[in-house]
Amino acid sequence: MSIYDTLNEEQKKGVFTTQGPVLLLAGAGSGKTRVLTHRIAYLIEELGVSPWNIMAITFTNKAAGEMKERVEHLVGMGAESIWVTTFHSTCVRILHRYADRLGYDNHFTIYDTDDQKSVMKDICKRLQIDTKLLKERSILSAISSAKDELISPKEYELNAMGDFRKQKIAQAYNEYQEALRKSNAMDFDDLIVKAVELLKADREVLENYQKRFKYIMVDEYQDTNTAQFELVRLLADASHNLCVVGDDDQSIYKFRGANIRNILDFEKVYPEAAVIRLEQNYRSTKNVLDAANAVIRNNKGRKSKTLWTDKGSGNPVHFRQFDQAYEEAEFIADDVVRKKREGIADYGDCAVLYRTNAQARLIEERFVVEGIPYKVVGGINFYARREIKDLLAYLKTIDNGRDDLAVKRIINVPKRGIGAATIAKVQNYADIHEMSFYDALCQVDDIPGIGKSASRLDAFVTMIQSFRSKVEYYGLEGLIKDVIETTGYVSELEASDDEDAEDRIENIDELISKMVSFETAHGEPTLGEFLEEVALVADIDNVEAGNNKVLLMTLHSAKGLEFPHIYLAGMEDGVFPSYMTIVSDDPDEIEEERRLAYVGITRAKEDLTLSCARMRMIRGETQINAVSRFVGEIPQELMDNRAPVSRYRVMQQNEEEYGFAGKSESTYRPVATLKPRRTAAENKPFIAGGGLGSLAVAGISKGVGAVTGGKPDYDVGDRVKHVKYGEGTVTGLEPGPRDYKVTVDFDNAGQKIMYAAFAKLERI
DNA sequence: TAGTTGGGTTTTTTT
DNA sequence: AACCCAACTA
Repeated sequence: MSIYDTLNEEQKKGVFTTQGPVLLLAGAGSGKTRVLTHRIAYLIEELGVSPWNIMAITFTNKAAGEMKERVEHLVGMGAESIWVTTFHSTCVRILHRYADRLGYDNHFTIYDTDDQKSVMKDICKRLQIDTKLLKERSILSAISSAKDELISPKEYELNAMGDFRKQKIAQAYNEYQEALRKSNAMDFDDLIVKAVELLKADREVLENYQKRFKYIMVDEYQDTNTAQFELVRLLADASHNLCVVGDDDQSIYKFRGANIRNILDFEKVYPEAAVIRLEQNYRSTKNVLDAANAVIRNNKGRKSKTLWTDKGSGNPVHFRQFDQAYEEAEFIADDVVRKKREGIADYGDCAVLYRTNAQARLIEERFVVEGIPYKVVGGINFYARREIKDLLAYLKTIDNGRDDLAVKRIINVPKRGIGAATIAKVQNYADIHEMSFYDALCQVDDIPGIGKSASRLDAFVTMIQSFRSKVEYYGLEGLIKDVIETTGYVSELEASDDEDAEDRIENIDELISKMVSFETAHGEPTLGEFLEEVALVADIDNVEAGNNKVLLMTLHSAKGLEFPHIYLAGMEDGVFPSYMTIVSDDPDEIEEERRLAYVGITRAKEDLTLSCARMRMIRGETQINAVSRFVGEIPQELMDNRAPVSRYRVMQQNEEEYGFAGKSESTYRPVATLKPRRTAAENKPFIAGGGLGSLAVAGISKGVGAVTGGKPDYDVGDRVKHVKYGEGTVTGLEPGPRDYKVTVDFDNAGQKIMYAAFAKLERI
């Protein structure tokens, strides 16, 4: 019995078709990772291909790590020399060796979004761009899109003829690249662009890599952009042994430049390509799968396919609508608790998915109250947090002083009395003498007008030099601890009244342990190696399985994962699909949202729960939203709750009247928008013509005023009454970060800790 | 120079 | 609601 016997016919085809281009259209849950890993095993064990000649590219480090692990499991020895990485790390590795051929130092730094913004701000000032009219962010996103399409500043300028806005952007683009080069830095997009540039410009390098990578596999191919495709095409140009795996229905990164044509036109670029379809789903129950199919069927412009399963129907898809978003959160938390209690599911079997990161908060708060172990994935990247970026800036400065941005970030953090005026003088001196900011600092005495600040700058330089002299012998752990100690970073946090101080210190501890484990994993790594690794980690990379927590994350982050129990929260038109895609005149946008819905639904193995709220606070104003159209696209017979769905149907019939959907999408507006803190009476006229009538009004009276946290009118020792838990005695009351945390010993329900605003306790 | 306050802005998703 | 920035004050 061989390891390939367990594969189905189509999967086998995918494994055994090793020569020439292969397009593997793999539906959700169809076992594409199995095919890829077995394919690698087959290449090595049966065809005698050296692991050294195999490359597999994924999108996240997590996916890469898992693939590597599974291959190792299959083939044992030799698997470690397979190049399994992300696009970005691949490029970093290439550029690390050859960036000098493009006029960069091989030890370049990688700029994150924050860094990009600082650079752009500077440029806008210099070019006198009015950032009220043309924001840094939009310039950067235009540049990013250009890079995704491999458009150079020159080409961009040519295309900008006659368009003032574009001309400004072209100017900024040009300056931006110049600034990055001066700082020896690349942004995320540059990593790909520069790698492509290098391979195109340098035959020797290209042939070198073509010789090495004789078999190339690309996972999540539907999310590649033009630049990434070009990279792969170049590498595979000699062997043509390129196997791409993807699912056009799961293409959800158009905003990041993903070019769906890469997958739809693969056969045009490679007419000899073998096309293999994996349509049997091994993940979900029939009900879940049917729901997914029913939703995605509404998209045009897809490679038509229908997933099937031989599993049973399983549970119906659950759907619940609530008045308020916090009630939705309550429901999800209660349902998780119920499943845990009844032995249906453990915490780690559940995941809550939502459209936007901001939605995590309400759910998180509720989970805290109920004591459910959870982990929020995403939001602000760990390495983008202020305290972490500060400390990393120290490390970067110690590693090499060429990163001006890093030096400036920490020169006065913690406060050393070095202000903006002083920094400007140093920068000016650096500009005149064409040296880095740090080098200028080293020559303080020559800088005119620096005055009393000189001694402070001197002290800073001395401190950095002293770190540098010690870095050799005390390693990463010793270094970071010394930095924290010497700068007093943590002690300053401890002393501060910043309410996040505790979190920040926790994050710093986390950073220390990350450095320690990096050190143990890599022998004696250099500081540079650590900083490089850190620049490319995504939040999802740090999610380890097995600690039995409910995961909370965006639908985007959930791609590629699966859970027995999935909650899709915030299923509301205007939230998901998002408001922007509804009002857009580009119909492709709503299709991308639908693909996102498809991704969400297909994450569920056994049980799928959809939920939404009639009212929800978005950016400080309460919005009333209809049930998501995607819910309406799921056939009723697959669901357990028909009432709200019928309301959706009514709305569909009257959609012109309400300004929803259909051709007149650009006239969309939420059913009503409420200013906070109005009374129900005040709101009545506001929504009278809105469409939901009494429903919405009923909700408002319940919602307003409930979420404001002042000191409650009860205290420790008082008897109180809760809507659900009945009567009890208050045993604790303490002010929390946003609201009073109240502990109540209920006569029947036992002890509960809750936020006062949510608990709605009544004194008796 | 540092800390505070008030005003303006916010497209959702991320390597 | 949350964040960022500019202007103002000590």
